[in-house]
Amino acid sequence: MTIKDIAKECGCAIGTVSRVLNNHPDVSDKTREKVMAVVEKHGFVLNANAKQLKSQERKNLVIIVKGTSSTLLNSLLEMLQKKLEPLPYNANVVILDEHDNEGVNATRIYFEQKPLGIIFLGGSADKLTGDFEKVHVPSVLISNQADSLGSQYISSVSIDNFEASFFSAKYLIDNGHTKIGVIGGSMESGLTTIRYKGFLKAMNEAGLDFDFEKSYQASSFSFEGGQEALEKLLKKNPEITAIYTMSDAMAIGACRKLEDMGHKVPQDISIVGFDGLAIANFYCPRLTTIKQNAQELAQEGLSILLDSIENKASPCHKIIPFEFIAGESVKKLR
Amino acid sequence: MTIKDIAKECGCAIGTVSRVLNNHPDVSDKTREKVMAVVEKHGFVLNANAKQLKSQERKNLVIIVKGTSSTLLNSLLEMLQKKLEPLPYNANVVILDEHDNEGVNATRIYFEQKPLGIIFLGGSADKLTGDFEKVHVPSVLISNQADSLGSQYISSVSIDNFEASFFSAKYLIDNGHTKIGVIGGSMESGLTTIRYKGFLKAMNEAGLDFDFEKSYQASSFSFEGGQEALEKLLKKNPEITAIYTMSDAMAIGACRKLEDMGHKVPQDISIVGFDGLAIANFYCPRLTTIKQNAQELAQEGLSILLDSIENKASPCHKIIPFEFIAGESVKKLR
DNA sequence: TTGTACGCGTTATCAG
DNA sequence: CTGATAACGCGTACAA
Repeated sequence: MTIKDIAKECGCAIGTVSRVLNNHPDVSDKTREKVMAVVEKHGFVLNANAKQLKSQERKNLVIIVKGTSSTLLNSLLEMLQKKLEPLPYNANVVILDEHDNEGVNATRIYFEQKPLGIIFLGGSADKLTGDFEKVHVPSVLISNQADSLGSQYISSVSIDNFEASFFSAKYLIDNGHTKIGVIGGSMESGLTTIRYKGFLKAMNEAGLDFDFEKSYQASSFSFEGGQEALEKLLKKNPEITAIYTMSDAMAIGACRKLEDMGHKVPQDISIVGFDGLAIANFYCPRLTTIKQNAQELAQEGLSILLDSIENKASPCHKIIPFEFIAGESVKKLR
Repeated sequence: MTIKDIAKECGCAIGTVSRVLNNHPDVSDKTREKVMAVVEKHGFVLNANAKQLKSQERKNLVIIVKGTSSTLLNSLLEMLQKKLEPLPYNANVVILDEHDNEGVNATRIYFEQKPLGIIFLGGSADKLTGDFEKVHVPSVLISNQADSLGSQYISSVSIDNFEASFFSAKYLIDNGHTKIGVIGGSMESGLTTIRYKGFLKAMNEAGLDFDFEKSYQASSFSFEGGQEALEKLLKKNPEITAIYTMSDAMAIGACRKLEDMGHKVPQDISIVGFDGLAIANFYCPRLTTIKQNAQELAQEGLSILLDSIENKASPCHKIIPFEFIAGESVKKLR
């Protein structure tokens, strides 16, 4: 069933049918009705391939989600799709797991699909080098910073991870904690590095030492990671009274393990998370954490990308405010 | 940059370039190398539209995800994409929120994209009527049953919700509970109905009464839903010693609210969840729940769909085993 | 082994 | 207002 068949059945030319289907004004009402009747009867729709081939107007984006374990990314994804719905763009979603390299995958996907732009949800800037430099379309990294890349194509929107981290660490210190452990990512990750620096600044300002070897434990950003990291951390340094973690998932994994080891949170050990996931507010104890505003991240990320695509705007690195949530997982000492 | 430009640059015909790019054997190694060199140099890829228009071979599927709040769906999505990767199919992912009607949306999407098949993640059979009956391509509902529809096109793969529900309820009863409350979905949902029936069977077999008005509370399948439902339920019926919930998210919402009201889980009130999310095993207390095997659901769902598409197999309604997880959220009475 | 030319389903231009 | 026809980029039969 093609436009040709419709035309034949209507007794008119294909050009006319095309005009009707594309809402061109220069068609008589009579003809328009006749054509529409036949079209509806068959439930006919234009072939998208031929249409795009002709009009040469690719309007597709790609959304690359890195690890769906975090519900922050899910909310982001849902919001993006909602915002995209009324726009003349199609977005293709690709889910990567935590171990996949988003740069490599994005490059492959780019050459397969040739999208007008790429949205990264939860990826990190340091993976967007190498191969990905061959990709010359605008992209935006949502929830992580990418300014350090200095790329001509990559924008980003995120909270100020340094400040948020500083704030969180300072909160622990202000509550009387001095022996603080950290559960974070690997130092190869830019995100981890920047959060770690924010943490360190708070420690330094308070005149506190931090022994990296003894008090830092790297792990994956997951429940399991937090769980394993906690055990190692406590073995290395049994004196800590508080733990700064770089994600709510890690914080929860750590809490669970503490509970299993017979320690109470926050009575015995305090914990702060990061992300502000919904579960943070429903966990027992409620997590003290940094909340990232998904709504705003999605909105800004999309605007930036469309601006780059439509107006060839230069890359932009936007910082949106974070919110500190004082839960129940930190105890005031003394 | 088209195949024509490449041909010109190579000094050969477009047919030759096409053959090289499609791995046809009848090209001399010398020519092949020459062409590949130019192709690589420009990072050239064939225009997907033209290719598909020509070969007329649509190989695209649509995955419709209903509400990403549940991490079960996220794991499913991730696995599906992994399994699809090596196959000659493209899948388009659409995320719906909990209030969208999956049948209506699927119908719209079908006419826009004309996929070869549709995968529903977490939708429910009762929404797949009406408009959706016009959609005459195979589809598969993953994680909910659709046998009752008797559709010629819709398959499903899920656990036996009736049996799982029965098992879970019986576990509460075997632990001495007789005054049991239920937090579930609305009775308009087929899934809720079937789980409720399983629950009732266990009650009846044990000779226990269930007063629907007093002991059932409907809510959304979310943390917030569980929280609100718990409050209402306890107000209606303060005597209950255990609560059967239809999702882990509801269970967690209820736990949190109980804690806030000064009740301990499971010391004061026991709770069972449903789904077996990762968080269930990291919550405090660990949730007693029914685990659905995401890996198997994804695998089976995809096989069934591809079988329907490629071999025109009849719809099939597969039941996979569930796993009961005895957590820490149920107390043995007496 | 390689080149040529037609057609896939559309849209847009140009006559009528 | 409507009809005919040339592209769009590619695959492939057919010819060379």
